Amino acid sequence: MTADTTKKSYKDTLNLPQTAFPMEAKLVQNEPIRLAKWQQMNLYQLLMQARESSPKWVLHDGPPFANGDIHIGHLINKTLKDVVQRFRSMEGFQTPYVPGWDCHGLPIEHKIQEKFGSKLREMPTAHVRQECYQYAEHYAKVQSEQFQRLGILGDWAHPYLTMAPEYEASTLEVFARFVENGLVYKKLKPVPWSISNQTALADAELEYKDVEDLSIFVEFPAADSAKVRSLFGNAPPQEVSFLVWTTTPWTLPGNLAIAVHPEVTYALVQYSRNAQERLGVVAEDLVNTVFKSRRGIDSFQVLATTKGHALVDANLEYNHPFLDRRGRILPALYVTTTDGTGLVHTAPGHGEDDYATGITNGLDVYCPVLHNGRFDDSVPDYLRGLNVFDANPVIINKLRELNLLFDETKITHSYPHDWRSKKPVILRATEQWFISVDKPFSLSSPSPDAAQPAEKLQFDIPADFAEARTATKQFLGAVARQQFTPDTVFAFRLALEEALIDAIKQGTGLDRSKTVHLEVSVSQDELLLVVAGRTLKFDRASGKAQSLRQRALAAVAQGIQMIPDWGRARIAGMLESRPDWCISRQRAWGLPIPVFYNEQGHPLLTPDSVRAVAKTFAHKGSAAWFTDSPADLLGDYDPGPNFPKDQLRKEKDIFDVWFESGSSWNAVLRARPDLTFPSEMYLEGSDQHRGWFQLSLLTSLGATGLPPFKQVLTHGFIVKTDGTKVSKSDKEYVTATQEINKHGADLLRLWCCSVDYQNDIPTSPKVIQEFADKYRKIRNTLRYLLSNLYDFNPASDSRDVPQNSLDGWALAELDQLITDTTAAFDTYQLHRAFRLLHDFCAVQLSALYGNAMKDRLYCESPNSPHRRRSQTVMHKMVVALTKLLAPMLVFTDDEVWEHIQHKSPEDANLPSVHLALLPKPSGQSVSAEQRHDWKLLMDLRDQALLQLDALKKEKGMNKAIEAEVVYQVDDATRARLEPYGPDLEDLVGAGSYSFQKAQGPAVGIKILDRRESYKACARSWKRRPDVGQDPQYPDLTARDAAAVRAAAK
RNA sequence: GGGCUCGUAGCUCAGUUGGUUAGAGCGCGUCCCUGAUAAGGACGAGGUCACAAGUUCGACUCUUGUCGGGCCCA
Repeated sequence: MTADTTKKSYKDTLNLPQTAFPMEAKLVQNEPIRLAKWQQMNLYQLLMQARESSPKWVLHDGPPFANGDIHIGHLINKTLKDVVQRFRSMEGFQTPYVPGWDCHGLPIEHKIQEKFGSKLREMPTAHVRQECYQYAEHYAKVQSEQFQRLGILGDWAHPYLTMAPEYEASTLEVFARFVENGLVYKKLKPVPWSISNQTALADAELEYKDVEDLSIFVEFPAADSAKVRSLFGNAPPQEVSFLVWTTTPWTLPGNLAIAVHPEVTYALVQYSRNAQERLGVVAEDLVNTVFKSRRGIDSFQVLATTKGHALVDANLEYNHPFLDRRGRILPALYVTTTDGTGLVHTAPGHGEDDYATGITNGLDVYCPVLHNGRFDDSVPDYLRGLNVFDANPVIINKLRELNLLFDETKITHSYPHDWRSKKPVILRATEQWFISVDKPFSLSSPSPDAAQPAEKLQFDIPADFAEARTATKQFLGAVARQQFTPDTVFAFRLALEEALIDAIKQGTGLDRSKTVHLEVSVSQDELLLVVAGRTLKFDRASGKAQSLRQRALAAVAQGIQMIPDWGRARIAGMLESRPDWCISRQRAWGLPIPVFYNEQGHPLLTPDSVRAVAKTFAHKGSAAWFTDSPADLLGDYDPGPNFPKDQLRKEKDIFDVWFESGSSWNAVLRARPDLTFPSEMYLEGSDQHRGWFQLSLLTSLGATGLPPFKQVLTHGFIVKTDGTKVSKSDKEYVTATQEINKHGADLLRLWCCSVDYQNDIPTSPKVIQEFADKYRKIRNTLRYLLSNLYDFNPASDSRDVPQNSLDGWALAELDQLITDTTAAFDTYQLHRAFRLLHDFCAVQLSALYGNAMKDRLYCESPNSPHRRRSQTVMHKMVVALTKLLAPMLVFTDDEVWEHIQHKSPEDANLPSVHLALLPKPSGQSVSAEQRHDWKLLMDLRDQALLQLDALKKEKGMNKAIEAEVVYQVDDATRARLEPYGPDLEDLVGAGSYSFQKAQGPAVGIKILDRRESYKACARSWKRRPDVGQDPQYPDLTARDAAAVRAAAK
């Protein structure tokens, strides 16, 4: 038993790791406690105050829909935002963050419809809206709590809600600017229409069902058959028809054109129908489909062919089959030859494509169908007043009568139905409000400001690059208000930005001493930019009238950084092809379009009328629209004699919700003094290229001439592990709130940071579950560092760390980590930052450095130079790692922070790691020679470990500590390795090491089994020749004996 | 059907201007340690770089096409 007690007594003399930092995180249990603590200390406010005098870096939150619990998509989005902002904050920026919610819109209205069912019809609009309001308010609260649970830092006490009165007023201000710039107009457009409910429907309210419908082929007689024949070449002198196919005969009265594809080949077919010889035009590819085995067709034969554009170029016309009207042959790219005849019946009042073709070619948006689904008086009396579906047989009979019905069959196809009434819907042109994207406009200059701009600024680039950016920005801000239109300033700004970048490219070329001189100045009528002796002038005319589309494309092409960069092409493509923006919706839950009509039906819509309503909404909310009179809504505003206030009627339409959320830059960025306009960044899923990004850009450019953001970052979508999209019914569906409650927020945050968010993000509960290992590795590594610092105070115990030591290597690795991780964060490559940090913990720190340092940390005297040196390194490591990980692991790192004793003066008084600044690399340069030595050290380790492994298998020598590692090196190498001393044995965990002269230039390793030759030290377990030499402690090495003796004193 | 985009080991990611046997971490397997211990260490097995043509002396890397996935439209 004496052996045991001896052993035990030696164990007591070791400096074994100690820490109160628990190995088990218990995130689910502990995170809420920490959250409460942050709330109590008001971490967000503390952080804002701490960065009060710092430059701002504002990420503007895109508002999620206030509907239901958060899902993984929200989790990714908000986490990315939070990590990015925390990084910028730790860089030294002030990062105010105001979260928001999109509150208006159809999904919420539907929820309320579901709740009240048929009762809803009797409820006044104001009441329905009240219900919607409460619903949105409720879920904004629910989501707020869920986001906060994730550790998202922000001004949760003052979020923005698109349904808040001040927000609504602000949206109307943006609208007023559009009215002012002459971009708002009203016109007819076909929308899905429910006859049973007599209302327009949104796409989301359509239910597609397979139904059997009529399918008819109609002969449209050419107006000038001879002309058509001559286009095709030689043909018998017969009348020619254009063959057209439709499944909705009732839309034929609205027919104004026939569309053909310019590139499709059309055939002139001679055929005999019911024994009558005829000529018809169809797409060549469809000749057989149309004629072969067709009822009543006795024979058919292609006479000639020609391209669609020939038909178009000839300006052909036809006679409407049963109306006294001529229609035109027009080109359209959506025409296909997969079904029908390749000639498409076009009724601009009854179809999206038809409408587009009509608009492009100057046709009327003619719609003879009333809101009750019956024909109006513009049609022949046999159709007048008839329900469109009842009109089908009438029209078919008429065609048969006129001998223009080529064929009539049935077809089963998918057709949209009203999801409430389950009745088929029709497309019907109705009056809608639009914003023109192609009308050129000039921005009116905002009111002058008293601030006098500096007259001239000069810079040498690249030295003054940062200064130049800031100073010119302020300068331009002052100038813009002073005397130039935003357009001119914008044009100038683009040129300046280009010049700055050119300049820095030149300056940082091979010749770093080369600088480019840049001058910015203002005269009475001109802005001047002088770059390298070249002068660019911008006068008032420089900001020429441009359309929204042009402005947006210019901004996307030049001013805005897109991450990833392909977003530029994507959003540009969308901008190029987008039609005018239809901003009206026929719903209840939204912001009313503030238009009034007089008794003649003329609309009252002026910038000031809109602003008058905005004023009312600002304190009463848009609910006032449904309760107050036009006179009350307009307040002091005098609409003039044509619009007597007591005779005005209110518009029933509301805004497209995108107009509201797209105006958040005004309602939030410009309205709140703690934020900036434009913002630094918008960060959302890539679906928002079409949505929020684009529409925010349009509203902002239309109202101010400036884009609302400098950078746009997009992320991909959650998919299943097989790469396909997820739906809630999937087995693999990951419920965000459930996962948080199972694993804790930090784990999910870490997972978010580990994936390349630019692509699709495969997700399953298993993927997240498996991620716990990575979290534990990081946590344990930090814990190991903490546990070895229990008796260390850098102020008094720090030691110099020579480069030619393993400690020196570790510090250099840490420097590299700080540099690389910072760069990764800076370029928003979070997954790269994560991997750098994780791999550093796993490899450099855990497997290599931490493992190697055990012997000296545990066995040396507490105050021994080697031990203190290692602790010096470890202290730096734990501080740096904690800071670098802080944007991701917000809870864990704050906990670690509390366990770091004796922080540096700049960190000492910070109550949370989240107030800290990023660590900086030591700045110590490392020579190539030094790197070579470290590389050699690691190579030697690899070789030694392989041999140890072999020895283990051959001779059962399981512990490296039983071995001596012999380095067979030449004299020069030996000289370089000498300073590494104990590192050479500790890196492989050997008991001892020695040098042996190599037989040649080669560097070799030999492992000696010392189980027989040396005794093992009872304290350090090392087998060494000096065990037994100390008379007082015969079972110890000299080193251990000395340590025990010192401790005993 | 169109625009943009992705497809490298079981998983998450690297692969620089095309150039020797395609890398890492995790996971997995085998083993070790029991003084980081519901920890730690070592070794090892995993990939025809979606597929097919083409350019080239040479392609994961360039071109074209095919297949499959995603977002947004039609």
